Amino acid sequence: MIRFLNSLTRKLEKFEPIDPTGKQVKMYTCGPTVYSFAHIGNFRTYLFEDLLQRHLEARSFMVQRVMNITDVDDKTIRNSRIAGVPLQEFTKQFTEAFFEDMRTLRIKDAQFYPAATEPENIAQMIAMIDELVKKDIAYQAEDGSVYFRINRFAHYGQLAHLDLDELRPSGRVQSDEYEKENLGDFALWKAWDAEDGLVGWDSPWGRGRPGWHIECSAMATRILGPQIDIHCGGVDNLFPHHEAEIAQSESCTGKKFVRYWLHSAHLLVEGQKMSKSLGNFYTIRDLVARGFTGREIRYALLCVNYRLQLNFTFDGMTQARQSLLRIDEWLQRLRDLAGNVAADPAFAPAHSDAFFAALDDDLNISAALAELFEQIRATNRLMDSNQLESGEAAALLQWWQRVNQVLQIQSDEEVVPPEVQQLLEARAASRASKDWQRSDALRAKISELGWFVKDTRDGQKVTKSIK
RNA sequence: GGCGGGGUAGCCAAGUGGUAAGGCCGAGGUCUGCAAAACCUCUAUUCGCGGGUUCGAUUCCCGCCCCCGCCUCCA
Repeated sequence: MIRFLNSLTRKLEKFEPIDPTGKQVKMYTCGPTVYSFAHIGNFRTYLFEDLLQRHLEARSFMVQRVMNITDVDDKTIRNSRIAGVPLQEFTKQFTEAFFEDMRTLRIKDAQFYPAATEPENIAQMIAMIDELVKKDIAYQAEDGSVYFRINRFAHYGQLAHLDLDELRPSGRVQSDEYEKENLGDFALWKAWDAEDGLVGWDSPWGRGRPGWHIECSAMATRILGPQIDIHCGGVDNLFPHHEAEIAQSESCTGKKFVRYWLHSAHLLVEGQKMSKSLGNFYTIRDLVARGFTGREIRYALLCVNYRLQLNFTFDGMTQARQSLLRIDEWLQRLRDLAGNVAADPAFAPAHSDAFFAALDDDLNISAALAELFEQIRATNRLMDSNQLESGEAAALLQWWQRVNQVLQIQSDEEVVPPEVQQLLEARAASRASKDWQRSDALRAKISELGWFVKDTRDGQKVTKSIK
């Protein structure tokens, strides 16, 4: 039984999709606003969503996932103006960078990546706003923008558990938005102004652009229909973004929009909030430039439960690297032992389902990884005393395939270059004649080429050096 | 002021009314000509503080302290 902590009810709930066959899962994940490179905090959320999708698939669900690309909003417009580049051209580069980073982190592609500015999406947004205006839930204010009347949606505030009457205006509320009937009313359609330049679409309310919240409601309902199973995002989206999505979508369709809301916590960097001014703001590229691989970043960002604040540190990156090496070594031992022998079907590895069972419990990744490492230690012990059969090793490798399908942390295949191979052969020969000096010299040469040799019972083993 | 998350070994971090998973670091050992980023073993009489309930609490209740987040467009 899979259970998730639903932000809406704040309870741990059994997961059951809407689909009558119980197999199809409709999942909507809030994607990036492509105004610059996404940072590790963004990717922490995308990694959590990836783990979620992969685990559901490991449990035989068919996941249909949508991730939107917000390619028009205040920030994209502002930054494209600063760059002196047309909006589309400006957002294109960051959209591409985003997909590159997603691949670096081995995040599985969604089936749909709708962008807000695509004509069919703009059309859907206009249609929804029109519907809301006709129902008198939305209104056009004096500034020309169209706003959602939050008073017309009885459940507004239910997701964030906010009592709107007790809202204390924070510094971020612009009190000069007198055009709105109610301070909490949010924009569905923003009337064009000079700052928008060439950006704008014609609508029944004049030229303008969509508000951020309506983008997600429109794209989610257009692609997945009026009701979806899981909707995720970072906690910061909980209010007002997701609250607004519920209000808009349910006001239009009359149906419950989302069954399970899952929100990931933010991350800190070295104990502090990540910010450019503190100099602790990192993109995936920054970390790659420092010599970390995608899977190391993936592991470091994934190994803490998504609902807990994660403190990203370089010590943590080292811990991730070391933990992965342990797994690599174990796999290599298993492969050496298994050879080409078929997996023993009668062999059921201990902890074989425990890994997945741990993830069933609201993606308890810590407990799941503990099961993996227990497995590693147990089988290493057996291999130390030659008590693991080849067929059993092969069965463990099969188990690992299932585990790795969820974790995606296996090291990339390393192809030993011919020149390194030659040096290894020469070294093997010098070792056979106990010419240790020559052996050590060759080891140094191989090291210069970026490879690390170690001598085991079964001869030399070579791996790519860590940077 | 309101709502929420968290305080478990040097670091990261699970967990349960019955006596503390796992990872990193560290120590010892094994293997090795040496080396190794390898393997094994060990490493919290104790779970922020003070009360209470209980045969027994880290786990339940009450009070307190500290850290963090959100409260109208930041994953």
